[in-house]
Amino acid sequence: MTQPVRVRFAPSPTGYLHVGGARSALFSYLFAKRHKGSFILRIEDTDRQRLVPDAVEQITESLDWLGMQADEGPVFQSERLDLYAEQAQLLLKDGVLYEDYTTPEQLEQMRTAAQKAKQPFRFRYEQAALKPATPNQKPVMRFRVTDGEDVIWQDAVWGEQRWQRGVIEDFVAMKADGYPTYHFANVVDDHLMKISHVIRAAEWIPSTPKHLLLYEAFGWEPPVFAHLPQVLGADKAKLSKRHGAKSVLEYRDAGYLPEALVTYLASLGFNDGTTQETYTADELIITFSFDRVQSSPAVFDPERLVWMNGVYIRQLPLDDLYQRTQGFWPAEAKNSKETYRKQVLALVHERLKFFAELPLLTSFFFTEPAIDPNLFPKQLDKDQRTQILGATLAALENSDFSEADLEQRLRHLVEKQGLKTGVMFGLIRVAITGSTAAPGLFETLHALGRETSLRRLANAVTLP
RNA sequence: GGUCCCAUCGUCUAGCGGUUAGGACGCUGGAUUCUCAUUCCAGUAACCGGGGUUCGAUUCCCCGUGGGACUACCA
Repeated sequence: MTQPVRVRFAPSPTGYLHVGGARSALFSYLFAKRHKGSFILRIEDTDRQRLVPDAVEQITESLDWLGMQADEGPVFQSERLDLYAEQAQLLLKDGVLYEDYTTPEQLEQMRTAAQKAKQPFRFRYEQAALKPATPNQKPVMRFRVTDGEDVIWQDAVWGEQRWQRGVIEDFVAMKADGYPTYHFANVVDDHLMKISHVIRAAEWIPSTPKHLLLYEAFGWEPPVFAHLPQVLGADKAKLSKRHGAKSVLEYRDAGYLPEALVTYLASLGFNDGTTQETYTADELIITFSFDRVQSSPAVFDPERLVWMNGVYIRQLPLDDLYQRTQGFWPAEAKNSKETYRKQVLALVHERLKFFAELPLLTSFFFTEPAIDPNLFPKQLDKDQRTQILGATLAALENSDFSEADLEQRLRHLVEKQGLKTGVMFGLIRVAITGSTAAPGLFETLHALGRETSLRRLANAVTLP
């Protein structure tokens, strides 16, 4: 009888959720769903100094947006303090934990001394201060590491890991303020919450032996550990907030699709062995396995994400796309009809990489564009422009402004004028859009409509 | 300094002893075309180095080199 799969994502609420953290959450989520297990959110808020007020909301908002709702939680460690204290007392009684009154200043001195002597610093029971230095001093509780066999575990991603006990220091389990350290709270909670697989970033590998020692001392069966490869920045250093790693919410606000971010994140350190590039969430769940998770780190490449987002946008039916673009339209679009906005959206659909580009791509559909005469085709001088624009005006006077009719009239005019299509259409394009890059000319004129189109053409005649 | 990890195109990756080392992003060129974009085609570019093991190493082992993580009363 195998235990049900229960995994947790356990961020500390010290700020927003960045893409590296989201990748960890994603792999936990995929594994849980793959095995019909539970995905649990636990907030590791045992560091009161680094707490950030809105962090928990930001994290849950990010997870929700990505489609990774927790089955349980959030569970707050700060609300389980008595639990840790209780377990600590047990180990204290057994002599596994001991009280140490060494002050931070003394600790600092010991470290610098060791560094000077080029010796590794590992705190040992022998160095502990067993009595308070001042009457009111509160001790920390340290784990007493004793001699014994190597600490070994089978990592689901990295294979067998082996550590000598001698290199593990007497780490702090309970801080002087009565809060547990990460290591202690983590182990106690993972056990109490019946976590089956601990899935976390590779930076935790060096502290796993400490956790294993704790499981051993408690007489608890440790969970399976699966460490995930690092996500690196362009400079190859670990992605971090300090490094300017973007938050998940920033991508949302820039108009990225969650399914694109998810698929991209999944590709960082995981692949299913095929050449498939895009996946639905269900496909990722079905295909996910630690057997195909890398141990080598991956650099986060924003350009590939942009490409992938474009792919997902193009796959979206127009109505769906329209719903998703709410909030991204230029301010001037407010007064326009929904059918018109959809018509415009259809014209820029395949040009859109992320929604924040929408105003840039579409503002001329809603407001008069500023026209820079330098953008007009250089082949034409002022007189020629005036003449051609005038002829265009006359040619479109009686058009019904259907795309077909516009095309017929304009192509006919090109021929009559003896011009190159690109030159004449380029002239008209700048006149009505203010840009040299825009959707197709007939579609644009059709969408803009007779009145606006003719007005803009007429205005362009007066330009220097 | 100590402990540990990692190593295929610039980037994400396939490869699990014998391949013209494959795909994707990016970049370049071309086709389509009224511009841009899309789409399609082509090109560019990689096994970190040195020893082994083997008939044969990108692949297995060792040593270098490079990069990284950890080394807190932070997580």
